Amino acid sequence: MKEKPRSRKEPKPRTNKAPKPGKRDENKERTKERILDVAMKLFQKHGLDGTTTKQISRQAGIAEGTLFNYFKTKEDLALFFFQKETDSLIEWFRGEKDLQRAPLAEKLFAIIHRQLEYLEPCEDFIGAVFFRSLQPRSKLSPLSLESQEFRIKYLKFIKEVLSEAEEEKEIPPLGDLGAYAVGLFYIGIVTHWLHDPSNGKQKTLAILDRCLQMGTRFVKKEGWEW
Amino acid sequence: MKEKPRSRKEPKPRTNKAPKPGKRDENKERTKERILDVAMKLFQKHGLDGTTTKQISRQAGIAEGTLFNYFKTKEDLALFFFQKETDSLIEWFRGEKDLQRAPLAEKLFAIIHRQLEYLEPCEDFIGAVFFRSLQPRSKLSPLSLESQEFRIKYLKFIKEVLSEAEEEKEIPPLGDLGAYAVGLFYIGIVTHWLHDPSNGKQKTLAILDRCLQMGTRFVKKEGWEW
DNA sequence: TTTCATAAATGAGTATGCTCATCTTTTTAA
DNA sequence: TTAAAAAGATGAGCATACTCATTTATGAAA
Repeated sequence: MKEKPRSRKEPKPRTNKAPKPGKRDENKERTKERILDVAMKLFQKHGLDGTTTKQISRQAGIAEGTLFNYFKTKEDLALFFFQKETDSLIEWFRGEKDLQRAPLAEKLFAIIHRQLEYLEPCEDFIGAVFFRSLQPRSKLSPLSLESQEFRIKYLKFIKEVLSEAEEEKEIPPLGDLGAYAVGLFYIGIVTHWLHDPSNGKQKTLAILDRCLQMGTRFVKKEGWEW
Repeated sequence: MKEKPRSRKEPKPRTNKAPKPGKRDENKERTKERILDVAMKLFQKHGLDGTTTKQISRQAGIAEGTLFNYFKTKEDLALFFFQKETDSLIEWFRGEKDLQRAPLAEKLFAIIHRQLEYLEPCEDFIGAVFFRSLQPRSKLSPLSLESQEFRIKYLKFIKEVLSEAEEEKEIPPLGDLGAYAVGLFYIGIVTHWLHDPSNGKQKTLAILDRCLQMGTRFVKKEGWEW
């Protein structure tokens, strides 16, 4: 039908869109979403160790090897939920103009609170991977760079938030240690949250609030130079 | 064809070796020590993931399966170093009569300091397992009971130390949460310690001291009832 | 269209942690 | 001393996370 006797080469016929979305990328996107859906369901039901990559790939309708084209390891797959959350968290925070003007403790409360809400559906399997993602690797542990990047991204974000407070003289300069401390504190809070039987996890929220108030007040008064 | 290989007992004349009740236990003891020696060396050299159970058993001169008669999992094997330390820690503390009379912050400092010293040779592989041992299991994670017991033993010990301080009205009653908080704080300190490049890890020790002072002072003043 | 390069999917293969039925050694009972 | 029982050691075998050489699908060029 459409004979295109272009003996020469120079025309760009496909001029619909600059970077054609393409069936390929579309499929990839769909496949990735399917994997994540299936994985989330299986992890919730059987836990991380109780779910095999074979199960995931079968239910997602792909070959076993394909799974590893999308996620380097099973752990990375589980961590991807948090990867995604970190991205959306940062975006969300940047949009909350009111929050930007609030005191530091309030900012951190909002940030951590939002994260806890996000983690709720993962509550049952999070413990198995989440902590590892925010903890130091030992020199010899060949853990994926992915989780390292995730960790660094989150800590950088926290550091930014703290830096703003530092610039406005709300707190004295803390350096990297500040973000580090918040990260550790976050781990503690999640730990408490996982165990918290109180309605709506109110108790964890109360502790969160109290600790942040106390922490910022203390740092303001005494600084970090010991 | 599967024949009954040999009836019950091949005449295995009692080699007059004194059947001293203990040969078996003696061997077991030696084997266990050998496994631990070899494992420690290999873990230090190649890390936890870089060391296979096959390597360990070969170098320890036992069959691969035998290893699992001694340690339920490779992780348990790595954790055993801390298991041992917890026992000796408790014993040591009970012997330090002077310490018993010191303020709470000093007790905790001594305890944690001693643990850090013990951990030093494990520094390179500790990160890979240690944290998991003190963290909450998710409901579905079928982790060995061993590490649970280890965790509980340590937390019970800490709770005892706190209870003494409570009884003497040094601090208000904290309940289980107190030990829990100390456990988390310990994780934070070990994290910092692993990263600390300062000579002799002085910086970590300084932070440890400062945080304990501040923490106990705060608890004394404000209690834990929010 | 046909051709071809490249991206993606595939599944047999590999390494390894761990299990278990069986064999061996030690202890106990007579 | 001997037989039976109990405890321990063994290694073939299993399950599973992950690899990789090969096949298939896609999109661009001609």
